[in-house]
Amino acid sequence: MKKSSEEILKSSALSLTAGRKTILDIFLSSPNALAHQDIETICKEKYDRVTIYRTLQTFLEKGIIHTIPSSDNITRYALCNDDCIVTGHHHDNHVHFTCDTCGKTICLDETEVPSVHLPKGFRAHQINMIVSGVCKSCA
Amino acid sequence: MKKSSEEILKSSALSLTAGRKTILDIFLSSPNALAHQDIETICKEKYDRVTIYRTLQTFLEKGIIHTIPSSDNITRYALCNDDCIVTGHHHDNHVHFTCDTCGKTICLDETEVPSVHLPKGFRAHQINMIVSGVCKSCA
DNA sequence: AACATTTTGCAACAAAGTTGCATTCTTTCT
DNA sequence: AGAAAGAATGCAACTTTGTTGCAAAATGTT
Ligand SMILES: [Mn+2]
Ligand SMILES: [Mn+2]
Ligand SMILES: [Zn+2]
Ligand SMILES: [Zn+2]
Repeated sequence: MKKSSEEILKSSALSLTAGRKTILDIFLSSPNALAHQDIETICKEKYDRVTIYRTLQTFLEKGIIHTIPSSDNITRYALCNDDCIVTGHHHDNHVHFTCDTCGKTICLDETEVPSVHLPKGFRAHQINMIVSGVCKSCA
Repeated sequence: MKKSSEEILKSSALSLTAGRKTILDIFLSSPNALAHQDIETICKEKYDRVTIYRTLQTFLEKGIIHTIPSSDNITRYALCNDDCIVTGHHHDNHVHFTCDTCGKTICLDETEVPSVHLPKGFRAHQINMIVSGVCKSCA
């Protein structure tokens, strides 16, 4: 069963404010990752740009959302799984997909990042894999 | 044998200007990937910010450099291999590494990106893998 | 309800990136 | 070598993105 925004905020020890709830609900109902700009477009009438920046930052720190690396200089965010930050740092271990056709970026929650053998001397701490191509909807 | 900046510019059908040569030489002599800001710091006295932006854009289009995805909103660039753009689009198929200690990002040219099995309906066109951890020099 | 603590909005600012245009530099052609 | 055409550069102005300080408002706790 999916947690509600109130439940998530409460379990992260965050005070329940209208802005946080709104932004979190946007994530909960979005099938794809969102950039700051996307959120601003949806609720710039109701909340200040600065509040959105700060809310995203807070969610990141609490392990509610994670960032997705990209080549285009746009940070995109998506919800973490429940147990994401239990150990103190993020461990979203799934592949991300960016569709060249519709432009959307999504978490492939079921697709684990494959391991890789690094040259001698390198120690991996986190591995990100971003696949681009054509998504299911655009196929 | 490594190509000189003049040779690279010539084989990309770009006119040989002092700015392009300087910036390309910076890449040729750098062991790690460079952000716009890094280049600006090195040669802001000699070349305008705008020129640096345009030069990087040109190099990208010609397949001389490629971008490296990141989570921090900073586009980093590194030299492509010789045969990178022969087919019309980039195919840098190597892993990238970002060191949490020294902050440098490098191409692991010898380390191929492992393949991954995507959910039904998704078609991969390009795969990026970015590993973070501790690099050889910082181990 | 009153208090202490957080969060928010606003304003001002800083940094990053883009665009148009006049000038300068490259390359080509004679 | 010199002229002409085309391309690259610098500058100014602007837009977009992100940050900071502070006063006002909202929240949670007693
Ligand atoms: Mn994800
Ligand atoms: Mn590379
Ligand atoms: Zn798509
Ligand atoms: Zn290092």
